[in-house]
Parts: sequence; C-alpha cells; structure tokens
Amino acid sequence: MPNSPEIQSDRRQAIRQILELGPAGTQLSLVDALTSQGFVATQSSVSRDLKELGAIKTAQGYELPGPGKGDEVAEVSGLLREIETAGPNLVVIKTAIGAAQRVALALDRSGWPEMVGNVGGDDTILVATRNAAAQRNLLAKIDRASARG
Amino acid sequence: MPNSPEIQSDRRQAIRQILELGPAGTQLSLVDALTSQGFVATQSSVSRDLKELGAIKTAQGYELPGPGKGDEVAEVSGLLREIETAGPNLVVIKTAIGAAQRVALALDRSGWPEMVGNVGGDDTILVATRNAAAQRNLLAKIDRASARG
DNA sequence: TTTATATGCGCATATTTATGCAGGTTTAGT
DNA sequence: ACTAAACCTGCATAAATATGCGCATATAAA
Repeated sequence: MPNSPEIQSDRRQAIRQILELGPAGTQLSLVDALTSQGFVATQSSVSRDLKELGAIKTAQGYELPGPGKGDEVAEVSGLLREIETAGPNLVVIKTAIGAAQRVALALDRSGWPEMVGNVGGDDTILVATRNAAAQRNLLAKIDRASARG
Repeated sequence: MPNSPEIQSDRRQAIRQILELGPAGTQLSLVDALTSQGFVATQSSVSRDLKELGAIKTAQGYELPGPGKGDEVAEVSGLLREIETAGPNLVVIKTAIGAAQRVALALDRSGWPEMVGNVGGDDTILVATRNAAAQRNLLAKIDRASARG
C-alpha cells in the first residue's frame, strides 16, 4: 500500500530537514523523529530514503553531504549547456565541446542512484534513468548542483 | 595480544591507501584486501580503524573525506597561531585574536574522535584528548588540515 | 625490575542496516 | 473503464557493523 506520491517526497523532505538540524545516530531514531511529526514509516523505508537522498554515515551518524562536499557535478556545472529528456528513461545533456567525457565521469562519481549509467561522446551525454520519478529527481539534483557550482 | 604500535598505524595507513584507490563496499572486503597485503586483522579492528580514520559510508561504500570535503578545520586553519601540548590529555591552541570560538566550533564539528571536548576563550582553546596516541593523532590531523586549508 | 595502569585486539554477540518477497496502489495504455 | 505494468511499502530476515569482555602486551610509576 504505497502512500500517495506526495507522502513519499514529503517524508524525504522531512528527513532532509531533520538532518539539517543535526546528524541522526541511527535509522530508528529517524523513524521516531518522523513519527513524532505525524509520518508513518519503518526502518526499511528510511533506509531506502537515505540512499535516495544520498545521505552519508559519519562517526556522528547520518548526514547530508553539505554544499561543497561530495558533489563532483558542481565542479563541472560550468560545462553544461542544455538538458533535455527523451521519455522517462533517458536524459540528454549537451556540454561544452569536448567536455562530455569529463562531465560523464563526474556524473559517474556522484553515485546518484537514479542514474543507471551513461555514455559520453564529444559534447553529448546520454544518461539512462531508472524511471520517471528518478528522472525528475536527477534533473533536480543537477539543478541544485549547478546552483552551487 | 596487541601488535606493536607500528602495526596499527601501518594497517591504518594501508587502509587509507586502499580507500584512495576507490571506495570499499564492506568492512569484510577491506579485511580481505589487508590480508592480501600481509596484514592480519578482523572486521572488528577494521570497524575501529575506520572510525579512527574518520571514514564515511556513502552509497558507494567507505571513503575517506577527500581534500576540501568534510573537513571544517581546514577552513579556519588560517586563524591558527601556535599549538602546544600539556601532558597527554591536553592540547593548547593559540589562535588569532577573537578567533578561538570560531576555531573551537570548527573542531567540534570535525567530529574527530580523539578529542573528548574543548573550550574556547578569546585567543586560546583547550582541547581535551583521550590519551597520548589520540593526542599525536590529533596534532597530525590538524597539520594535514592546515596543509590544505 | 616490579607493580599498576592503560591500550589493542579478537571473539562472540547485540545492534543496526539492507533487501527479497508479497500485497496493495497509482499510472499508462487500450 | 479495464488491464497491464510500474511502484511503494512493510514484513521478515539476511547481511553488515559495532561493542562488551577478557587477555596479552605495552607504558608509566615506584
């Protein structure tokens, strides 16, 4: 019984906010925090959410990679030119001439899970996305990365 | 039967090198990697080593926070003036005038486990260290952080 | 050196995290 | 609207990680 799609993204948003206040020691503590905010979720879902959010586990607990951390894509965002989708499983990225390989590598390294894989040519990259939701997510992430690159 | 102290630091150095080549999926894989290099260690030790090294667990596995990432201390290293020890449990850090609070905060955020806690005054910080080894470690980390700050 | 204290580590195990599976829901296609 | 396909989620459990304890060694003190 999946909740309506908004519930999922609301929950993830809530997790993001919680983590902004400070690291969460365990997934169970996150479940509690969510519960006290009226969300219903199990450790399973939180585990999946954290992966989706790209959270990392440090000695302090789960954290979101802050700006400047983790994100290889930000560093090459200046090379991006144009981004389009083609169906729910494909994103076409145009880059500066000859920069596609470099950007494609950065995407690989980012470890974003919505990406199944990608191939870079000279100034074009094809990115395979897991599904429509993943595709939306990916575009949002690239946006955010660009904003701080 | 603790190994001689060098073994421990050699092993940690080896782990550091392994992680530089790429993320390690699990601690067990690290044990294997170490074994094939002639080190004897169990998952337990690797778990402790990783904490000590400040490694983080990402979707890709265990990684070391790379230069520019993770490390809040690097950003304030310009404010450091002088560092001395007083016994194995105390490090005294002199900073630029009025900067002690800021640096102390950065140290807190770093999450370095060898630090029990610290208090910042105006241009002086007292850092409590767990023991002599931890103290050495901390000094080394501050050094490394400064090098890239 | 002898004694006391602290540290390192493996073992066994508790705790935490990840995931195969099944069931219910939304979405896309006719 | 009906059907099929794709999703989301919880449950149960497998996999992975962390840790209390005890011993052996190292370090400090006397």
